[in-house]
Amino acid sequence: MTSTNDTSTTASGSTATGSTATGSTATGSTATADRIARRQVDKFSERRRQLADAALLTLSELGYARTSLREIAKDSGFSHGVLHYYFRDKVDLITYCVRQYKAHCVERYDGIVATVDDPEVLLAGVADALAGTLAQDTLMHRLWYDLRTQALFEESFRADVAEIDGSLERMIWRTVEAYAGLVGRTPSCDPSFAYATVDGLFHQALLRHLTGSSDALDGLRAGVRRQLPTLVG
Amino acid sequence: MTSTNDTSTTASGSTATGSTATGSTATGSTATADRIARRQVDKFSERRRQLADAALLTLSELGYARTSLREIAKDSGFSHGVLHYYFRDKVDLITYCVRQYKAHCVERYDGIVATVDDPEVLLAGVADALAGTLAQDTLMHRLWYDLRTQALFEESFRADVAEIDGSLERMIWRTVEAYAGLVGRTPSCDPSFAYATVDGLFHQALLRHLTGSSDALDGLRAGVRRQLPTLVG
DNA sequence: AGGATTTCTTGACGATCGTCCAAAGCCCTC
DNA sequence: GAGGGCTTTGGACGATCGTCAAGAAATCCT
Repeated sequence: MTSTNDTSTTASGSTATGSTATGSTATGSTATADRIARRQVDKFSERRRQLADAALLTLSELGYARTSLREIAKDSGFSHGVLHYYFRDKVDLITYCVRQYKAHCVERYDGIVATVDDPEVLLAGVADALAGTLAQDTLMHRLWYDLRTQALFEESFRADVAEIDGSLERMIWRTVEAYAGLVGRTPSCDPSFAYATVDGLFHQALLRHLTGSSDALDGLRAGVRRQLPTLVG
Repeated sequence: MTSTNDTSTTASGSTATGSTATGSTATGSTATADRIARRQVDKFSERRRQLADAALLTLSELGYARTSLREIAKDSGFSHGVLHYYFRDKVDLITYCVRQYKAHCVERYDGIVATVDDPEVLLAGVADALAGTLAQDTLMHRLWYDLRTQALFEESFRADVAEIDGSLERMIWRTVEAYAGLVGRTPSCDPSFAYATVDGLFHQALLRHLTGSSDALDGLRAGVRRQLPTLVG
């Protein structure tokens, strides 16, 4: 039926949002056709993003195992049939959701490593930032661990999940490098070791925070402030 | 119909297996009735355990989200209807499975902390033991992380999952205490901190091991040997 | 304005799910 | 070996799942 449907799954890195592309091309006819095509593509991908947002909301509340396409559609305000107009199937939708979650993630995490000159201030800032996002985006973090676990069973998700995991590891590593620089030393461990231990602390804190433990946030802060200095030397 | 079905969910700690109870009671008639009742209960709980074993096998292969009662029954060699004779519903079955998994876990982990007098030997032994169970019981560990995540969405599992988590934390803590004793110091952190960081290392190693990374086991060994000494002082 | 195209709704399909139940099979006791 | 309770079977039920297609509704272009 349509030609726009072909852009559903293949393109992985093409967000195609920031470039509103007001630059006019050569001839008038091709420019018009281009504009039409771009407008359609923009509307198409915009609706995809909107639906993926609703799906992320539903997923974060119910979890992967209990989320159905009809429930996602209900939360989005559209009918359930529209999902197959914008996504090939359920795997395509959730894969797109994972990618969108990644964008939301790195955007939020990039502002964490503050530009400070005191190592203690950096430690406190990182600990507070991690505790802050844990308290504020609790359900999204729960969804992340859920999807990461599902990727161990569903091979379709592994690539995207691994990419997100890598970006998180790099984020932690930037923190370690910044701290090492402030104390005049160099990191003494792998990026993977730093990420594994800090992620373990974060994972446990999320678990406790979700089960109502009031000291989960303080425990995370204390844990991060204790663990980070052991990673340099 | 039957009275034995009432023992399905309520009793949490009653394994009722070790006590074959050859001790004769008072009168002959009550002894006979007792023996009959015990035999039935034993057969009943034995079949429950057998079915739970099959369920654990299926769960570890497919994951919680994709495991159906019919698939479990197929792997067990019985028909799908028998599951509702031994378990009230799906939640009851999986809860029982989690408890059985816990027994399997602590039994295996209890032999890890070897009785050695050299701290370096202890470190190497613990690292090897963790890497060994990760390589040998890979799918079971994957299932554990899956169920622990599901417990964040399904409240029915939380109690049992928290109990297993606590026993794992205590196991790690015993290791930390043993190491601290061998080096003539005392632990300098919470049990929860020790568990969170080591579990983070184990979780990451499992992830890499499952995705085919050949250095996952060595990375876990190196990580454990690096992290444990930082926990005492 | 009106035809073409995109977007969305609605209902249906087959498959599979958890659950239940009547009947058959089994094994033990007398 | 006949009777009776415990086990097991296999089919059926309603619900829900992902998917699809036909048509209504909305939007766009000339």
